Amino acid sequence: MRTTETDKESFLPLPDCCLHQIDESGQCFRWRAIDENAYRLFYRNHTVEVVQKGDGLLLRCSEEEVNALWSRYFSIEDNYTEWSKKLDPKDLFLQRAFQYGRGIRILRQDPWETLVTFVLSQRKSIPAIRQCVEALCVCAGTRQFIPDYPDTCSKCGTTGYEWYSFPSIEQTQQLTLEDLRACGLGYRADYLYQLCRQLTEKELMDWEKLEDDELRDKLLSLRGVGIKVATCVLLFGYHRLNAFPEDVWIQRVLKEKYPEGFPFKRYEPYNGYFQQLLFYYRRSAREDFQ
DNA sequence: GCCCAGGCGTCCC
DNA sequence: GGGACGCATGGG
Repeated sequence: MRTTETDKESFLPLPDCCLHQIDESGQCFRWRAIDENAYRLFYRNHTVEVVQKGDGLLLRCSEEEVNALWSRYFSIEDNYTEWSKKLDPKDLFLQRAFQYGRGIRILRQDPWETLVTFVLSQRKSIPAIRQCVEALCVCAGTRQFIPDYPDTCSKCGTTGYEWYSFPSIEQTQQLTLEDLRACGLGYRADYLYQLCRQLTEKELMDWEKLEDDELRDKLLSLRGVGIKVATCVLLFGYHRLNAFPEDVWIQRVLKEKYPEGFPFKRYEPYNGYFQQLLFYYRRSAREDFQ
């Protein structure tokens, strides 16, 4: 019998990590749910199926790939249990937000993909973001194919899994304004058209070395990037865990629950994680929250 | 038809 | 520096 991708399995111990909550937390827009406990993830030209299993994750790939790639993606060294000890026992709202979303982790996503997806995110709902990001991948990304995939395509009858990587800067530059508009980007098509001409992969990598403030200013100089998008890229693309994006949901939370101001000082240098808890709780619970 | 979505660029003061 | 306004598109 031939060895296929799905024959290999590697366990990644990661307590308090919930794939479903991360998928719903609005930091990544390309995960594909297989069922409630299993997702297909994508990073550059790699993909893997991940299953929620006991006190960790079961990844359908080799140990080597987990160590070289996915353990960094999940940033396994981050100790959320330790950080949660900072929680103010008198802050009942944040306590509830933590209980509600304690499976959330901040991923280390690709900076370019994070930058683009958050430029496209403005004035869009999360499902709409997913839709246009997927269209962009199919339009300009590299076609990938996993042979011997267990599912059979209902349309063509072939076995295998087809997907498209997120387009690189160079691939994005190949697109015309009309191509971009056809992906459903709306007025953001012009932002991306200009944005992909302002940058190189090397610059994005070099920016890893910058301090938070310097990096934020670099991002703010880009087309279509304001303070909210820049802060999301800091947090989700460069893993700057103190970055605290303020979108409409967080503005509601701050107004409703922290009229005297959020205690940023207390939660340094992990304000971004606590922001994510507030966002997920407020958005998921909608009007039902207490 | 309406309102809203992980906002930003531009104009104006 | 801050406030008002327009912006494309999809979903509820």
